[in-house]
Amino acid sequence: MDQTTQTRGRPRDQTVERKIMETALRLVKKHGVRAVTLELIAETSGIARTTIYRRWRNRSAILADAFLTRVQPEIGFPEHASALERLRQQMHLLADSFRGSSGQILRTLLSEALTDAEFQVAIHDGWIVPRRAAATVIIEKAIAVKELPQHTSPDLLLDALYGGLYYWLLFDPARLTATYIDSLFELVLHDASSHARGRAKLLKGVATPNVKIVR
Amino acid sequence: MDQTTQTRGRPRDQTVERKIMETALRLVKKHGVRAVTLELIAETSGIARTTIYRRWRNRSAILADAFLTRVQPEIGFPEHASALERLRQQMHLLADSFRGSSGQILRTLLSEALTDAEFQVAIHDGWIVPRRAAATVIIEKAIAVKELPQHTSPDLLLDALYGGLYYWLLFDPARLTATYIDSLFELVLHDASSHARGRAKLLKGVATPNVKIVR
Amino acid sequence: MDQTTQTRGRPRDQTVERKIMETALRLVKKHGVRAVTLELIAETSGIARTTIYRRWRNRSAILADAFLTRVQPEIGFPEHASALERLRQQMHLLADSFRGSSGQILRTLLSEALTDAEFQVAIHDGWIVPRRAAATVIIEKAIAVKELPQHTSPDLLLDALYGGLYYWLLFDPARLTATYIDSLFELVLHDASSHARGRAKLLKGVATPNVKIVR
Amino acid sequence: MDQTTQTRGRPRDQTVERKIMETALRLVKKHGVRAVTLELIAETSGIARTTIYRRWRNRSAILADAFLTRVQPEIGFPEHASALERLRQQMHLLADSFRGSSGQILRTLLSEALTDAEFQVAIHDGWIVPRRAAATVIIEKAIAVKELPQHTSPDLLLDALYGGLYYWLLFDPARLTATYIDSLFELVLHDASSHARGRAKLLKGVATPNVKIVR
DNA sequence: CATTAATCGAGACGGTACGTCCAGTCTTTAA
DNA sequence: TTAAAGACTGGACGTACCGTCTCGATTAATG
Repeated sequence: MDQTTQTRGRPRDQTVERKIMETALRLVKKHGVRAVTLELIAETSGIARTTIYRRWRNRSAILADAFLTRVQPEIGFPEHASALERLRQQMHLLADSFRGSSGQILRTLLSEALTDAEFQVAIHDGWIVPRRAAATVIIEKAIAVKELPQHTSPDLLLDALYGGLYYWLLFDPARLTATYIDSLFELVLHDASSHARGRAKLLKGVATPNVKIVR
Repeated sequence: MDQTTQTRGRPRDQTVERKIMETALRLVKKHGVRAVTLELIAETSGIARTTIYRRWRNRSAILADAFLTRVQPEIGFPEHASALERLRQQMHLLADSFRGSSGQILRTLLSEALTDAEFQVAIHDGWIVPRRAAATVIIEKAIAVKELPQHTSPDLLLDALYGGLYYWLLFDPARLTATYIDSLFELVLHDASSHARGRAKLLKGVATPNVKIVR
Repeated sequence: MDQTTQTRGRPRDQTVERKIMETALRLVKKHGVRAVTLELIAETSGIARTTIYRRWRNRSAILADAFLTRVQPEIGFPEHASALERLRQQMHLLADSFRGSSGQILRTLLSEALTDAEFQVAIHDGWIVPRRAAATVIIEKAIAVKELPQHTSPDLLLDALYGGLYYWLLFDPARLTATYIDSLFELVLHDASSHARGRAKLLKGVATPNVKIVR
Repeated sequence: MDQTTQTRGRPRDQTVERKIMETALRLVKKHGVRAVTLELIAETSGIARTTIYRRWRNRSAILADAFLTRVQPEIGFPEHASALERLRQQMHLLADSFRGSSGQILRTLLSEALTDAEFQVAIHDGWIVPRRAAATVIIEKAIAVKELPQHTSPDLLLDALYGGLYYWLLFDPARLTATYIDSLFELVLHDASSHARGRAKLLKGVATPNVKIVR
């Protein structure tokens, strides 16, 4: 992977990777994933098909790479005092990207992963695992600071929160509006947060306000 | 659909549809959707390609049809006095099928749908819509009988409940164990059901919080 | 063929044959032979494909029938005092028809005949034989009246005269102009006729009349 | 054509053209042109269909190419002191080939050309034009050396001579015997050759009438 | 007048071949 | 070596006709 060991022969063109990634993403945004054939990428980028194949196994690998190296970094966890709030804001970020061209690409990758075990591992390890890990840390933080009850299972909570996002990524990404995210977040965490609040004994009076507000 | 309208011309061979559907499903189970080409279906079933094209617009249409007419009916909503209990039991049924061969088929169909707009519509209209509709009816019943609070949004609740199932269908169906389903169900409905229980004046003894009762 | 023996059952629609023949010829003139599929004939004429197949073996048979029954009669041997003149005028008629849509059809029929022995017999018997017979009669008449020398072989003469017509029917019918026919006729028959004249003791001295007339 | 211009990229497999041409001709001889589909050629030759399509626009182009590059060269004009004699001997060669397998191929190619405009052009340009050109040169030579009269039209003469060959190629190649060729040659060139002979021996003295006209 | 038998219209069906599109691999020259 | 160019194998697609095969509806002559 790291090309520090310079060998004999013509050195690899360092711009190729960037060109391909950018071309791929641009074409996906313009024409949709289906239309982005490897041949089109090659022709548009001016890079020979052979050169591309020397670096990526196949068409899907290019898209995976493009997605994981270019798109994923954009969707981080914003800073915020409240752990739950960080979670909520990140859900918004994710929903936004699912609605856009990143969602389009991820859909392709999922499509590929669903029928290609090797690819599935790549997606799992490169996409799912790291962000579940990050989210888990945050949730555990929330538990630690009593924003969530002690016995909360981070895994289950993540499924309940994020399951809907993937569900609609599959079937109708347009539904992943900001309003939707807030509502879903509230539905799932209402109890947990009120519980936490209850347990924390701070209680806002009879707590009714939280009933609605949550997050 | 209705045989009564016998028009002119040679009547369609009633066995063709059945043969194609069965062949398609069999091949999908054996080789995965990707490998099931229309040509393979034709050859295996003994039906001429042209005949197939007369009935289905393309390969995707066949697979969608096969799944929706043959697989879906197997996963219904069991009868039960409690609406929530019906929901929970159906989640178990769904999880079971997701873990089995139907899940394998659905995975490959989703794979196709993710990159084929037309197919996606078919899956959406034929799979998602009807079962959301059925589930919605049950949830509304639950609301009506006060098993769920008045202001519950069926759509959101479904997403929180079923999102996780689709999530793991994508990434690791084996995790969809009975225990998992119950836990998820409890996490999401804990509040709602306790609310209901509360409204129901605690009824089931002390009900040991959420633990087993839930549904 | 003759339908005098009326049997039981619905009698054949007498208009079908005419409709098909006319439709076929019209379509050939409009779109060229290649484009005239049986399906197009059926659709255009409003006659069911089945009905057509009941009467003709295949697409070629229709065109052959159309040609032999409709086109051929138009190309007869005009009346004229001089036998050779009849021959010449008929060559003009034939050249004209070769340049037009009849030529188009005949080309198709020849195309078919070249690869279908049965069809070749049909064309031979239905087209070649009768017109060689007719021409032979005329030539023999010409010989009898000394317009042609005694030892003239009708067969060879026909080949020399008509060979060029079929040659250009194959490769470029447009070249079959009236001028061309006259030139060819003159080339081939000049000697024969002058011979005849010589034999007839008129000798060429005078001869000038024949120069134009004969050919 | 010229190998010198070696460009980038994998060079074309030089054996492909040969393989295809040979396969095509062999199949034509065996099964007739109609049965020789591109798919059959591909399968038999072991060359991929796509490769074939890279070099020839369609099936017809292959067959035309095969005939013109492989068959035609076999039928040249033999050397001889007399131009007319060369012509006569070549007619014999052509008649012989028409009676044999080349004639069979040409028949089927003509069949194709008759219903395929593109093919017709190929046959015309590749077969008719060059051999008419060659024959014309010979005829002009004959005129120059006074074997033929000054005003002879090569085109007309060719039609009268060769028309019959194509006529019988179409309808009954077996009739193209050596005797037939000689008779036809004599019929058409009787005057001309006697003219030539006259010059050489008796001179035309008597024969004057023909002097002008001849063919 | 009902029966009978062939024709007609309509369309399903099996089948062949077409020409196109991509994928992924292989083989050259040039840098 | 790598890059560029492009030839090659191969699989599948969807289309166009072909000629065959059921059907129901129609239409006389027959009984």
